[in-house]
Amino acid sequence: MTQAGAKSPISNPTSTQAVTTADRVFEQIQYAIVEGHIPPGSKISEPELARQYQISRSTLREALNRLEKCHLIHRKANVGSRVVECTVQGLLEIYLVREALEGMACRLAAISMTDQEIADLQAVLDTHGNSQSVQQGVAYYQEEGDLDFHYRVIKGSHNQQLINILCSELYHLVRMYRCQFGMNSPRASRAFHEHQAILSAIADRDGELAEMLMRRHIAASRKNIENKLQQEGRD
Amino acid sequence: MTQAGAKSPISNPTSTQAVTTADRVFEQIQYAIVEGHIPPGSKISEPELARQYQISRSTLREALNRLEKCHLIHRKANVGSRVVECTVQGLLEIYLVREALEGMACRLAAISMTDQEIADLQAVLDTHGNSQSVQQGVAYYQEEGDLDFHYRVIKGSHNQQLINILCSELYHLVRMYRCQFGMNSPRASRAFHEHQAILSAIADRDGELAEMLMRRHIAASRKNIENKLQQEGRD
DNA sequence: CCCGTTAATATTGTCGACAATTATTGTCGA
DNA sequence: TCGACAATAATTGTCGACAATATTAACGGG
Repeated sequence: MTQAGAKSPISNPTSTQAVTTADRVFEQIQYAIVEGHIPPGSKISEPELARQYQISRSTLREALNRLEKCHLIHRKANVGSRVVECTVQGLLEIYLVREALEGMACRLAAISMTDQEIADLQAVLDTHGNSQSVQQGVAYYQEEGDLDFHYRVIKGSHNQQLINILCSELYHLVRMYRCQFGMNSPRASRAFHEHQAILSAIADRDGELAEMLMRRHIAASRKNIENKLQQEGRD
Repeated sequence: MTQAGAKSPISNPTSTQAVTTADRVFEQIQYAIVEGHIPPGSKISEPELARQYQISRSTLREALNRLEKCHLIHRKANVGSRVVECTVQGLLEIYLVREALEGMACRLAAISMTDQEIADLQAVLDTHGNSQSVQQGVAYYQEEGDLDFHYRVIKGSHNQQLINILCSELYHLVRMYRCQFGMNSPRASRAFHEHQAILSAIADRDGELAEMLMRRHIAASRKNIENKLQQEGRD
């Protein structure tokens, strides 16, 4: 289930009910950064943002702390906050971290996922496969489907540290890069088949194979991006 | 220079000079949690701690935010903060994360470390080897040496995301577990030889081997702890 | 005697103001 | 004209107080 909710087609996905106003503002700014409305590398003016969101600076700073936990901004003492830059190198660094962590998550998922979880994930994959062959707007759905697949495998590891790092601390940074570099799922169908192979390995309870396949899957994405961006750099 | 200062011989290696008072208090509380002076699972009273450290609640909350970034406390909205629990499962989870991340770091280190960095690390290993054969108090030095070795390899990856996650966000949690479970380097000499083998692979620029050796090295520690703690549980 | 409801208490979230530090601008001299 | 220094302005860090929420205690009914 995507979190976007019914409120607005595009606007911020205030899904996880934000109980406090700092939470709400955090989600709004997070969305603005990910979508690029606050451009990468730009300085964050606390008074200005506080006025913009009609909150106190204390509350804003609480929100900034959470943005920092997501690696979306950097803070320096007595200097201020800046939105992170989106560099090619930074993107590749994240993919390497994902390769390591999601590979491990996949290995653990092969051990820890329940039969029910596996069946549910297979159903999700089937749905994506059908909608992919039917729909034209493959890119968006595939993107969502990709995130959904990875998300479920990570959760399937039942390792709280892994889940926290990947789903809470790195997730939005990955989304930011996807938005900034306009990655519209260049290798949709191949990725789909790779997902299927990974899930099969998990269903076979073959942790080693599952890890290897997930690592190759992510490494392939990385290399694909690497080539694409280097090629663009040559233009 | 550590601000905790002469109080304790082992004092915290948080040498980055804290420029703001929130930083200073953060380091002090962090040290207190790691050493167990604030016991795991205990609730954190903001007014009490603020009075204890003679600072305002706002400043304390800033410090708490950084403690949360280190995964040393958990916060719940409108409820408060608690020091994390130290469970066997939690410890094993961290080791699995380390296995994945430090394995990748090691692979990258084999590519990115400069000859000078490798030579320096070799010198460190030699020092540890000598002091180990000379000294009786092997445990402490080996522990420090272990942390130092891993720290340098991680830095050698030259991957900022990896470095940040391992050296800033997980480092103190690892230290906390070591203190809480009293892990006094049970396999010192074996670990030393494993370190040497890892460094050799790095020096040979063999990333694949280096990753595999590092993963085995950490997995061996994990299994060692696993056995030990299960054995204790049987007493 | 136990349990649900309600009042009292304590804790957390939010606010605006002041202090300390940094960035900017204007001025002077070479 | 350029660079260094000083005064100004702006921004960040810190503080204490108030509002909103959760926890605890008291109370009454069953």
